[in-house]
Amino acid sequence: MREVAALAGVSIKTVSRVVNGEPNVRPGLVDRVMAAVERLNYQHNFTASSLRRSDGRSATIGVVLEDLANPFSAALHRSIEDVAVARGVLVLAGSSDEDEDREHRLVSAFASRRVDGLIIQPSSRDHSYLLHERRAGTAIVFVDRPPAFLDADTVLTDNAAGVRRGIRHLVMQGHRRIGYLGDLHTIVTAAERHRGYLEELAEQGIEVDERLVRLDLRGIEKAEAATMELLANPQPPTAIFAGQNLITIGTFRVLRRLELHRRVALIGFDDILLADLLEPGITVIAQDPAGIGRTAAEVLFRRLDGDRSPSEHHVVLTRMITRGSGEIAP
Amino acid sequence: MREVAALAGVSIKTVSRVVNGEPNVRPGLVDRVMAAVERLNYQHNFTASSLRRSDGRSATIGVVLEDLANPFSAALHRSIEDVAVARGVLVLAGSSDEDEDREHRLVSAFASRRVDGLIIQPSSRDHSYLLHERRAGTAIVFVDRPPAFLDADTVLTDNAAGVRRGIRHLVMQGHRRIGYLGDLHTIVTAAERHRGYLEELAEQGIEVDERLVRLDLRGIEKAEAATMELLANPQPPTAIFAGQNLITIGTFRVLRRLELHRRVALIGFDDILLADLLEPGITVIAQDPAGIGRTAAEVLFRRLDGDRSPSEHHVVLTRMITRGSGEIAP
DNA sequence: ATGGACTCTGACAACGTTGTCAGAAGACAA
DNA sequence: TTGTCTTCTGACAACGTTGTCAGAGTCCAT
Repeated sequence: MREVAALAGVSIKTVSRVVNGEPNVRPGLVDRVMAAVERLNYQHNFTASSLRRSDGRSATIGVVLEDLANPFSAALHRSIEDVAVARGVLVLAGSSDEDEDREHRLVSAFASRRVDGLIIQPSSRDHSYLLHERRAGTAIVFVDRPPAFLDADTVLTDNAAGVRRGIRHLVMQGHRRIGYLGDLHTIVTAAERHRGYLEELAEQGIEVDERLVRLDLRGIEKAEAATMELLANPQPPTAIFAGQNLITIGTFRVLRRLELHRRVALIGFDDILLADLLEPGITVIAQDPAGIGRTAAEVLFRRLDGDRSPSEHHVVLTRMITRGSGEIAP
Repeated sequence: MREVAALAGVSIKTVSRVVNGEPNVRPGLVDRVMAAVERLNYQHNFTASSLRRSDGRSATIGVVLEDLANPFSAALHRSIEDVAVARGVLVLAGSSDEDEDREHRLVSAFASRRVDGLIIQPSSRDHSYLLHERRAGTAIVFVDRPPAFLDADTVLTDNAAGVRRGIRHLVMQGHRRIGYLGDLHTIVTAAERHRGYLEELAEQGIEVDERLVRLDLRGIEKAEAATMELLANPQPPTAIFAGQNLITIGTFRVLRRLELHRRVALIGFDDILLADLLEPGITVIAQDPAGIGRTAAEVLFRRLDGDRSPSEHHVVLTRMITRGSGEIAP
């Protein structure tokens, strides 16, 4: 900037004015400065600028997701990015891998780079550590799962309602023996989905058969094994609700291997790419990750724009997509 | 930091020393400073620090990918992240959407935040604009596609060789009429894949029938239409090579709709989640996005560590995964 | 010519940190 | 005691930028 000023024959303050498009600079000077900027390939240093500026904004936000490589996180990330770039804001992102420590380390690294806001898909069990960041002026929005011991904006999927919709669908086809396969019960969303299963069965007057329920399944293989167990039952289920992506895949694999994929109904939570090309197509309760991301980013930026109203709690609806597997009669 | 110094009864320089773990501070003082840091919830300001430090490193890199939401980009991103966090470096990422302008804007936004390095999956046709960044000391690595008018490190897939492997596989089953569906020819990788198709046919002594080739297909629908055209031919192909992800999906959809999915062979470039659950499973030439990302990040950090040797050009191999659709005889 | 209003410009300090360097304090030998 | 060496500490300037404010210049009406 000093060099640009020297070349243009003005003070660095005037260069600053031109670079920031401030008014009250004689047109002739603007041109001279621009030319000097061009000649010297001057690149404005945004970090030094934000250090000095009164608002102190870094025009950067931090995003902590479970795993940037999984489709749900990736879609969330992308929709956040879209809202952010439209405002000239960049996105720092990291994967927590469902690990409290990694989440803490990421947040801390973001904080020391003075991000303006954080969007977090939480893994940890206590978010009071974020109080300091918030007191420092960082806006915080939680997605997919609620925070614990901290009042903050949230954007969640209505997990229980989604599952209930699916179970009701199965009951309407005449199913009474409906199995349930769930993810780690420590994950709030998994617990919520299981709750939806129990509530809807109760509502429909169907007693829960614990032999048809398996929880804490992590990954495709665990899901396959659990499916085998369910089917080995003397009175096997006529329908299965898979409480998560990979579980749906594991279940479908086993059903196909046993040639039961046209006899046992299956509904999965969360959509799967290509689910429509399978035979039968897999009926799912689809979440809307892009909608969650967009909403979260919009709330975040509203906070950054000065909105101080009480915490907002948004619920993004699920959608049932019928493709065949959920429409198999008992 | 000033407050911490006051509370601990030392100068801010000593606080700086403690925070940075520099030697030659009396243990008693270290404890006092630490206690003050704790009490005041002091958060080290990394940007101010990097502004002043002699190396000027921001411990941040920028990544430009085609679309963070697509599985290939997402896997790349994640593996870059893994290498980066291991070194305490954060990742800024953005989607170019195959648009030159967006690529430029992202790079410029990264540059003004003084990232240490850039990993770019290029969309534009001329990368000489990056010379300035490089002269400023930014390390640059290109992934998936080579840069134009700029000498830089690259990590690419051997697209032509991958396609040739697939075509050879089809020929070995006895196919002679092999169709080809390709993506936008302006994308270097798409052109390379098409070249592989032509070269292998030539090598096998098979003449190219232009009626069996469709290029510039973008998206599932275009691919479906093109597949229909190929099959409507008086002498339709007995096998089809799909030059990209979405094209494979579109082709498979049409084959199934026409009940030809067990009669016409299909090989796709790039793996597809769940391809093994389809009937038949889809044979693919799989890329290794995680390998590309890891390699690119490693090269980048080697440059940041001072490696000034000539540009490296890495080729990450493809792998053929046979699942049934590519093993259908004519 | 004078005064007032307005426009434009630059000197200076400051943002939060670290590099440099001088010098205080302590340890030890003569 | 003195001198020398080592260890530790802080004052100060600087990184690249912008906020503040004083003042120079211009225009117009009196």
